[in-house]
Amino acid sequence: MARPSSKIQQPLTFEPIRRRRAFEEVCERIRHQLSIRALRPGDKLPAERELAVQFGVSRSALREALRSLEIAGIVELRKGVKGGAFIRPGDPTSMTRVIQDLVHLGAISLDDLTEARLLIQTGVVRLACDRATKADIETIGRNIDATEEMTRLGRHDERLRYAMEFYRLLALSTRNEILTILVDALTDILLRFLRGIAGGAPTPGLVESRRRFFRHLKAGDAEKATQEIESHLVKLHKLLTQSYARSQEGAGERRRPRRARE
Amino acid sequence: MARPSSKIQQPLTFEPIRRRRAFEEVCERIRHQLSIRALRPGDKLPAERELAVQFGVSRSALREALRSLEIAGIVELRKGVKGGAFIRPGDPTSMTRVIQDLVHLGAISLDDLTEARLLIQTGVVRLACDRATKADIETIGRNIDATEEMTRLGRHDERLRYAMEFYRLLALSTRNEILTILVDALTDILLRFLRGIAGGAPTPGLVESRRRFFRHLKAGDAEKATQEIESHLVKLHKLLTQSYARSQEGAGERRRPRRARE
DNA sequence: AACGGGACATTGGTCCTACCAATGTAGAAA
DNA sequence: TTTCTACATTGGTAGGACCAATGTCCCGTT
Repeated sequence: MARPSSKIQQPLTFEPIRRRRAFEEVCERIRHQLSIRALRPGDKLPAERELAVQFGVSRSALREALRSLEIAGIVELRKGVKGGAFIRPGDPTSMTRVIQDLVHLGAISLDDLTEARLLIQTGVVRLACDRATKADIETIGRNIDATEEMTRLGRHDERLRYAMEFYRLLALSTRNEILTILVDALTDILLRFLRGIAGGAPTPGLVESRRRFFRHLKAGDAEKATQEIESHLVKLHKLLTQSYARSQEGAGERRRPRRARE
Repeated sequence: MARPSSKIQQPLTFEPIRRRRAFEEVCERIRHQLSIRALRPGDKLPAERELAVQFGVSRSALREALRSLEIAGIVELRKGVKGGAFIRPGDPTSMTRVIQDLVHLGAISLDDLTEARLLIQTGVVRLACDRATKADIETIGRNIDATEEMTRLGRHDERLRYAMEFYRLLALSTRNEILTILVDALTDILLRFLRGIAGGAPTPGLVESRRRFFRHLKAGDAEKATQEIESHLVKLHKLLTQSYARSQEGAGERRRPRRARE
């Protein structure tokens, strides 16, 4: 986003002449077709060799363009006759990848991540209390049962999976795709942290908290439900940052001493 | 994320043998180096021709890998001697691109987007009220002044820029990078919508709302500040969906009749 | 000595050709 | 009719060649 920042009167400036690379041009054209709905999910683009001719670029350049679009989650490439580049119906995993990369690049701290997750998740609970259908609530109930079962059996990894699925189910019952995708991404990254750091930490009191939450959800009491989730997440956050700090001991920098942007 | 859904006992399943393509392998190796902090922002990778030799792949395959990483915002490619692939310090624009793509693919509706933005933005305000420094507040004050000035002068595009910058400043004062990036992305996309649809719609009462908000922010009254922002955003949302519906009249599908995932 | 300009090496960007690997299909064989 | 094989199509990889941008070094001029 362009930033006017402090100056009110912007002097006349010239954008740098940036020669667009061939593959960028190709990407842009295809994205444009998407934005005007001339291309839609499920559509198939011509074969590489022909597309290259149409765009007037080499096959290598065209392939780099397709590769970019594939990474962006826009197209899917299939081999063989009847293969080709197909427009995908929106790929939530690209969101996960982006956030994951930001974490690895050190642009986002674990603290920031859990704080953002707390913020979004409490909002989601509030919405879910309004919108969850009977079926949604039943599914969540079964999920809690399964979590309890796995806890009892000591199957830590499956228990973790169900515990994470819980947040996804909540997000789904908001009927908001972007919230679902965000919650999925943040939860997924947290899951990796948990697997990497805590091993199979039991998170004491999880099932009890879920049961309390479930009662509030059924009663449609958004306030209490949110409270319950919030206190659980805060507790989890503390456990997580403790063991993370222990595992990183002096390996990285301290909290938020990061560069200004650009 | 793997989904256990209803079955408790997962039968033994075999993951499909998926031959990893050469460029995927390369990407993964480099990402791995990032995750263990062996590569850090600012570092420079060897030249393409040499990297290709090191990885034992052709230059084409290696270029596709670098292209992927470039699109993901991980590396930046520079030409000439002293050029090469440099690790970037986290690129917030890739988040914007992902969400933008999801919108274009029809995976996210405008409604979902503004609802998510409302949710996140109100949370941000709450945090900002706690954490904004004197300097933050002054900057926001100047931003509101500038917005008023541009409104008075009738410079609609600059007015819009300042009005959007406002949300960014709020996010910045939370000192949370991921929230800042999210707010930026959502705001940016909304800005495009506004430019495309409403042209230079004046959004009546904006400056007055901002002034009221500013008083609450200075007083540290998170509740009233959130209320003020929320009511403004709801109003904006209504304006937006109205003109969007008018502009799309029968062009697309109705609200949320979308496919199940995968 | 200071400055300016041009040759040069390095590196990404593009093009081309060839071949491999996967995949679905049509036609031959049982 | 069914089954299997050969084949055509399409993405994936390899390797070589040349272009374009970019910084550096050296030479000549001032």
